[in-house]
Amino acid sequence: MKQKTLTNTMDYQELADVYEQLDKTTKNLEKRDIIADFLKRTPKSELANVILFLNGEIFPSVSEEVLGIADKMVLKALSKITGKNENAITNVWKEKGDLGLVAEQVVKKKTQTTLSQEKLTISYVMEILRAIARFEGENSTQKKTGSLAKLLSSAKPKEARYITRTALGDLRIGVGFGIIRDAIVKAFNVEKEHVQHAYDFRSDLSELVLLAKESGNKGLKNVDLKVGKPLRLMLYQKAQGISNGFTRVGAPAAIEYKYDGMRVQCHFKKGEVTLFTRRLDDVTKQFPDLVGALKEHVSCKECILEGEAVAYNSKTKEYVPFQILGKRIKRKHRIDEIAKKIPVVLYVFDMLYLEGKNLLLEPFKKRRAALERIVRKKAWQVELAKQVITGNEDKAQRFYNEALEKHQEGVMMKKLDAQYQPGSRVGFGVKVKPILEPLDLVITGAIWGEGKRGKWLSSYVLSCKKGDVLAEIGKMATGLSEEQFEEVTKRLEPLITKTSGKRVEVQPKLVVEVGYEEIQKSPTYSSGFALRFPRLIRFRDDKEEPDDLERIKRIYQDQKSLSQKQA
DNA sequence: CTTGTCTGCCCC
DNA sequence: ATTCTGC
DNA sequence: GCAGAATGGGCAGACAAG
Repeated sequence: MKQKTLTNTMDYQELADVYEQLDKTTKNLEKRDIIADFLKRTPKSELANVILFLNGEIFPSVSEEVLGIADKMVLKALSKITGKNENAITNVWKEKGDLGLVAEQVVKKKTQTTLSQEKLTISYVMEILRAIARFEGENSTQKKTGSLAKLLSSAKPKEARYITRTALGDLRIGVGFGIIRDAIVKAFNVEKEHVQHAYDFRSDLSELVLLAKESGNKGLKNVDLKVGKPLRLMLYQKAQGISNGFTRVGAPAAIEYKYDGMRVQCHFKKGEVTLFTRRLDDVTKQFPDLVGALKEHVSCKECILEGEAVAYNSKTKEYVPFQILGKRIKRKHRIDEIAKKIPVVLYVFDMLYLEGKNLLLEPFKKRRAALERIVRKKAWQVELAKQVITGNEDKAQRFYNEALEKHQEGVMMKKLDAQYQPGSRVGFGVKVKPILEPLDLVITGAIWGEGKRGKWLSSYVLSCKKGDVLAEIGKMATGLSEEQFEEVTKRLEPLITKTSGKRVEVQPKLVVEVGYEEIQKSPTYSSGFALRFPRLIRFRDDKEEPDDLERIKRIYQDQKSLSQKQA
């Protein structure tokens, strides 16, 4: 008689079996039941590890630690196990479309020759992966790949599949927070809204699951918004034009500029300011100028507000492209220097908490009013997002055009009486952006896909004409249906002229119409330009030649001076 | 020392 | 970020 | 309508390679 629930350890094999069951079904309710069942029989001591693993994590997302392993390091590790070079492994990868499956095969072949197998426990696998994350300095790559190789060698084939996918941060089992939440609800007999509520304010699954098990609804309800701890951001959907926007959020609505910068959640407490990104990373150190400006121009003891940080040129007082702001986001050295060189202005647009009062359930217009009360506007430092309130389509359209003329991305349209809904894309607000004139480009290369696109060439290298030759301008991998991926793969395969790893070069025959948000200067592509957010609009089988670089240069210049738009 | 490669629940 | 897909 | 998967450009940092 086994006493699994009485022991404090659990075999990784059990988790691997669960992963496989989840992999096999596409039905969300079945996935929920599989996970709920597993959580119920997981001992308390393993629960935190199990819930992280189910979410494909090694560390809670609130942690600053990262694993530091991706496909190239996994290739190195698999190369160590097999003694084959990385090119040979890459060829298998290309066929299978999943490094987890490659690892599984590698281990399967190996176990035929080695007999003794010690069982891996969940906590042991977690311990090793975390140790791998902590290697640093000289030879750390060797140490990381060595440890990973050793771990995979001691795993069974199926375990190797999922350890590898976990290391790559891509479980591909169709499980995200939504299903895990519903499984917690079922396993520990708690209310869905309470689990969601606790997650919105902490985003730490391992803390959450223990709370659900130990303290139930009461414990979950007690988790509250706390200044200094980031909460999940409200997300916005896309609308197709102003008129569609009104039907989605109602009229009248608040309409605001959509600035091209970085979203920032700002916490004030006892004179201290903390800044968080959209993914809830702490970027306070990176923006000392913003911290200073906020301390000076926001008058409150405690509050949480939200805004968009936009970079500008201090001499010309013109906004600069997002790329330039990007230089500041991950900066760790010489921060003051870059802060002077690339100043930012914060356009604040929401207030979530003020002087002990949670404002999330207040209607948006009241939150905006609170913001207007406590933020003292200071030009080019802290300003309120430009806003009009109207139900008039012409007026809204004029405001939208004005935003575009000032080189912003478009507008946000917000429901006046909507609450702040953390973490979900409910339709309380929508974004409206213009459709730019598309480009006709020719496919000159492609890359074999991963996962559900494993059988197809699923990313396409695009080129334009540059005089008599072709010049690359980027890649495109979205906008196609599965049927279209199949078709393009069939059409490109006979055109392949060269293969290297997962990449192929093809004769330039297939012309496609490509949509995008912006043309950027590129340090990567031979044309000197790249597209921001490229996607397929349609095939241009009527055309044999792509657009010329001159046209792209012209659009780039137009973008800088007058923003071109089509309704 | 310089240059190239890889990584990131990165930012968009 | 965008887009497609299954529920 | 939602959640999940698969993919885009480009940035700094960390380390490897030369």
